[in-house]
Amino acid sequence: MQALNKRVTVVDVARAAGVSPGTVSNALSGKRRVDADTRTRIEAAISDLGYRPNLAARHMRTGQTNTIAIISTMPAAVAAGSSKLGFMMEIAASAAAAAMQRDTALILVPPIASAMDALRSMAMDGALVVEPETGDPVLAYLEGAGIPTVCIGGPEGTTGAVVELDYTTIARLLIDHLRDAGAKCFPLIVGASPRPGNLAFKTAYREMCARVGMEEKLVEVPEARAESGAADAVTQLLRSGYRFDGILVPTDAMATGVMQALRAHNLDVPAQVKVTTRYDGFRARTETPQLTAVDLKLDAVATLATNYLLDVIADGTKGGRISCPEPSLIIRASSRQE
Amino acid sequence: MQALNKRVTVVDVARAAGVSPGTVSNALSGKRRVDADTRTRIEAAISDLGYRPNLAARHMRTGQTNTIAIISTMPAAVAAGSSKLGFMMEIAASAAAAAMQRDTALILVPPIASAMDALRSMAMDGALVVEPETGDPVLAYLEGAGIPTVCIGGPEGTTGAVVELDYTTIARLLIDHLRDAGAKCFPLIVGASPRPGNLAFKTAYREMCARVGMEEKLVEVPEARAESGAADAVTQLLRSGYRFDGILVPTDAMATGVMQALRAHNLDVPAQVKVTTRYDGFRARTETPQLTAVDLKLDAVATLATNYLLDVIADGTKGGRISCPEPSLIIRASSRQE
DNA sequence: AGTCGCCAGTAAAACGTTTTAATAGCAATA
DNA sequence: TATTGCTATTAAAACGTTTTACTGGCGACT
Repeated sequence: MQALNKRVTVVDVARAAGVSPGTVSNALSGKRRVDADTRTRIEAAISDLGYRPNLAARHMRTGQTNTIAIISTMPAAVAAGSSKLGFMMEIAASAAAAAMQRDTALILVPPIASAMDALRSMAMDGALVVEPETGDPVLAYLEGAGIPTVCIGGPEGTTGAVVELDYTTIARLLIDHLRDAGAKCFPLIVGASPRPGNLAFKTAYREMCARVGMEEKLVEVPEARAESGAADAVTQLLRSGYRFDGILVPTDAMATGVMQALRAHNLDVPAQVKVTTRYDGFRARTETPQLTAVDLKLDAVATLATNYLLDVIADGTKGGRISCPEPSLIIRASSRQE
Repeated sequence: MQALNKRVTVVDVARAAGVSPGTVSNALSGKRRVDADTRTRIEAAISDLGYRPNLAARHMRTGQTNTIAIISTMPAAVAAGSSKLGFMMEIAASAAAAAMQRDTALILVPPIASAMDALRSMAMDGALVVEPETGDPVLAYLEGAGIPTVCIGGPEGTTGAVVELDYTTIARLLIDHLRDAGAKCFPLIVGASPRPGNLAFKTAYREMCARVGMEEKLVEVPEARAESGAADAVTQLLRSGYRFDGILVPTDAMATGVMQALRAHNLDVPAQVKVTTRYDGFRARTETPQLTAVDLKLDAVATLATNYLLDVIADGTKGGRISCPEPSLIIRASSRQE
């Protein structure tokens, strides 16, 4: 053990092992063959002196930081509130594990105002971007900085790498289930922004209405006031004389609002109205009765996306769209048939 | 804009602005005064050339990476399963936001086997460690590497910086509530490991039993099989002839097991048995009926811990223990009085 | 007038690695 | 013997910042 005085560097190790710094580097990285005998001498010196490589120096020399970031974009998050955070964190947990398997650290960039500024001061080899909208400033920055990116559930237009979230299948699952559960007439309450998830729900809903001859009742709610907006929407619908026996409300924050309104009007869920939402987070589980939702297989999605990103970084390839594991329904009390 | 050919460096900027690299550096960092006129010239050159600082080089020179890690230690996590991950992620989300406010990135080190190895290859200025046990190898590594550390809910013995989780108050809250709800006789089902949370519950429970003259029924369950172990424990208790009208089961995975067992024995919650657990995560909310739990104010704890860590890093102080915001009860159906 | 102190700026060193080009040693081939 | 080819190693050149020590220049004070 060396005195705590000064940092032990690769040249100290080299001197102790009677070789040159370059050889120590090669022994460490395995990039070049080094004689077995020399290697043992070097290893001895390393543990002897308690040498720890200076990561910053290595990063600077190689240009690789062994770090990726997961970023949830601002506008969407402000819109969907804390449940968006839950969604991101669920992905982040699996992504961090997957990254670590490949010796890469995952840094967390939560959706707060200072995120854009902070981004500039953190080093990363690549980024996972969670459900960005088209023309997202974060995406623009990453592109400009030449940082490889994989979007999770990205927008249609993107040329870059994307792991799809199968929005259409998700919408169909919930729609078909509502009808299977006996709902004959139900509105779609959906976010007003042109996020891909919203669009897919609208399309699938319209398509179904046309096919089975159901009255089309599509209410758009601005994401900024998801909860109260959705509650108001339900009240409006009732007041207008429209009668329904189900509600399709993908955004979970809006589902909370819907449930509040239904309670206020003494409508029983699921006896009188069946309710389904998309993301199976805190809100869906905490509601009474608990809400039918979709298992998005986020752990698998996250692992897929992470490995994809690391491949893109390693290969320097541009990458295209790859598809996610099949989502599946989680049927809960809110849509159970009597 | 410069050709994509070569990286734009500080010397390019300096040349374009007609100054020396040192001055550019000073203009950027604000560490030294630079003439207003010169500064504007530099800024023009920067945006003109599209200069982006090389963070790795900066890190190497300054020895600061502007990065901290949040680490959930292995053994505890394997023990408590995925709910431990939820606990950590809840903290991580707030910690990331707090760190970002101070221009620091948070990297996520989830509790998987490769974490210890991976740690060595990631650069960080400090670390938050979530509920480590005494003698945790991660703690030892950090200490050895001279990385400043703040433990969240750390073990008793530690000399380092700790943000307390108020285990005793948490235990008392749940115990008092059970009695207030009318429970006259209830066991404590608790993890066998000597984690501080477990110890506090045992002490508080014993103390209460002695004080009010309640029969002491304390069952320890190995964390490795939390769910099934707790279920078995309940069955054992019933078989032994012991009768109870409540169960105190801090670990949420064990609470799940308890609920399964109670259902299997046709015991109604809360009519016949009132149940309370500690962490208000997915499990507590998804259970039917939903479980009374404690609001640990994890967002506040995380923010506190993060700022504390950043202070320790900046000041070079050692730091001591600081206390957390007061936890509060979340009363749910599992312990409601008829 | 001389000295002092401050200001804005500079040149060069330093941070600790990895990588490049060169080299010595040695065996195999011509 | 001379040439070739291969291996393990080395010396030195990067990588792009920040920091240190130094320098002119200028105004203010004695």
